[in-house]
Amino acid sequence: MSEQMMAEMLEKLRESGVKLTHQRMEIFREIAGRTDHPDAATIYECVRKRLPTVSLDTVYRTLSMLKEAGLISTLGPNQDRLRFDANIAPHHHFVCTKCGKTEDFYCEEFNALRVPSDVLNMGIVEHSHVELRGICSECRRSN
Amino acid sequence: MSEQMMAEMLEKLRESGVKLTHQRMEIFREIAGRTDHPDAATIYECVRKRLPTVSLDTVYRTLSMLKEAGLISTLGPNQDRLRFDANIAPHHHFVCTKCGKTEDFYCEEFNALRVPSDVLNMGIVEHSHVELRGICSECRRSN
DNA sequence: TTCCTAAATAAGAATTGTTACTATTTAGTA
DNA sequence: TACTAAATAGTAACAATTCTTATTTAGGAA
Ligand SMILES: [Mn+2]
Ligand SMILES: [Mn+2]
Ligand SMILES: [Zn+2]
Ligand SMILES: [Zn+2]
Repeated sequence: MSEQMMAEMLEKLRESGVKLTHQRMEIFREIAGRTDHPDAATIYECVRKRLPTVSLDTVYRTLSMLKEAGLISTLGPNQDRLRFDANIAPHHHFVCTKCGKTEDFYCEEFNALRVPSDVLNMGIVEHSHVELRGICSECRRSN
Repeated sequence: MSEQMMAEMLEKLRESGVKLTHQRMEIFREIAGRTDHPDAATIYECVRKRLPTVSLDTVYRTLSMLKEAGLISTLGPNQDRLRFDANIAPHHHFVCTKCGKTEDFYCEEFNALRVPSDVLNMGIVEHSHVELRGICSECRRSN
């Protein structure tokens, strides 16, 4: 984790007018220092080593606040509940970030994207899936 | 939902040696007949209209079994718990379908993919995110 | 067809991930 | 140093999913 990330965090949090508690510093320091996309429980266990009385609730609240402030993001479309797809043909998704609507689309080009060389070292790529995120027509109208 | 999908389902389930219960038929019929990526509770409510005593547990078990058999899939990486990402630079992910490991990679080309015309009618695309799925080096070694 | 048995089910309890409540503490300010 | 709104710790509540167990049923055998 770079000093620059920490500085940017302090800056953004000051902007949004929230208090700079040491719980928040340590939680951000933890997640900013790793590249493995951890879950809340993992962050909690690690931060607890330095801040033994921190509560799991604070970890959740802080992560949610950091996301709101645009300092971190979450994997997947939304977090809500597991959603199923009976379309087993190769296809891709347009996802509305407002309402969560997920529509299928087909694109030969996206089915076989050129795999960047960095990724070749990570493992064997079997499928590529593109998620185009934006605002659906319906949400845009009702705005 | 086409008769062909139903036939393929019956075929695959026979292959995997499970019983062809009418709960399973109705649950598959329901999900195969829609394109909106529903969650388990939605499937449950709809199937219940035709099969009033079906249990939510059966819906979960059946969806999980159908996924195992390769007849359906789920959205997102593995929605067991929410995972966080402190990397706010535009980037993409290599995801191991075996262990769930998710690694960042960068690719200018993927940041601005040509949006297919079908998608233009769905809404305004703001970001594109590519998920390359496969087996990570570590999982491949330990196999 | 009838019978048998392992597999599947319904109902409800348990578990797990996440959020809410509330008394106490603290950051930021004066 | 003292004040106050915001944040926290601890715990309870909640919601999604999975487990337990008694009962039912699909598929095969007689
Ligand atoms: Mn789909
Ligand atoms: Mn990432
Ligand atoms: Zn929308
Ligand atoms: Zn792996």
